[in-house]
Amino acid sequence: MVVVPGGERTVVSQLRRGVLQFCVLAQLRDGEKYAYELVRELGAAHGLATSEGTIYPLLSRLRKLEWVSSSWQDSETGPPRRYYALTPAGREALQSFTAEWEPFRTAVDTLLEHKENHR
Amino acid sequence: MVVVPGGERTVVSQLRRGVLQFCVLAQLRDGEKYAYELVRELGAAHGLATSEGTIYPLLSRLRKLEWVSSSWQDSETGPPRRYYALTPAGREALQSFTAEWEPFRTAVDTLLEHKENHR
DNA sequence: AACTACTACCATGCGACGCAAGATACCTTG
DNA sequence: CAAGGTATCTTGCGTCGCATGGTAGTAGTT
Repeated sequence: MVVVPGGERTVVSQLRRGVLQFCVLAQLRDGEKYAYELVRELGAAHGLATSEGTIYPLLSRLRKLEWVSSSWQDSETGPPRRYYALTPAGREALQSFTAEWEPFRTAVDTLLEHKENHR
Repeated sequence: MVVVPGGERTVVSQLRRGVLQFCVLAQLRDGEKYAYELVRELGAAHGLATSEGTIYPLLSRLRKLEWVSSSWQDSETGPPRRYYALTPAGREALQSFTAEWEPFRTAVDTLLEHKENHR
């Protein structure tokens, strides 16, 4: 099988850059979740589907930033799970991202819109 | 002076990843432009401001992909300019990006929206 | 017990891209 | 001539999403 190192180089995978971590924070907004669960949920959102090779390093970064905290809990149906929860700092980060995302998205939308303003 | 190599590591600079090249294509949609001009125009759009160290490698990639063509033209007020124009392939790429961007943006927006659906 | 499969955790290595910094050269103004 | 704006381009670097592969617990089957 042909293997392409360096990850999938699609347009959408580039779009996820920088956005994904805040999507995860948003996922944790309403309660703690574990990594596998986050991956499954993102898989349902169009354009946000990712894999464990992405999510674990990402969560490790978020822990280091202290935007999330984590706690181990046993599962009755499988191996133990590490649950992640938003910290106050994480909540702030999410809020400030949202404030940056909106004008950015609008700027891109505006540029992409085809305007027929010829004279 | 303290120098931080690796570029500015802000949230927005990560957001520009993968988007910028298509913004440039969009800028060229209505006629040819030169690099310096593109940088100035992007500087006006919130969140899309970039620098020459970004734009020249980017344009070089677009040339290699044959999404743009270029031609030198003398300026009456300064050094000669390299003008860039969209190729048919570039126009297609822009269109297909737009088709990917819209659901992506919507997915992020949906996640970021705070929904008060408790019970 | 051995096996398969699913769940769930994690680490390694890599390529792509946006950026800072700096180099070169043209033109105009003082 | 020096200074400043215009306009081109190169080099080196850090970040992050991904493919790949490894470990271990639980459950069902043979």
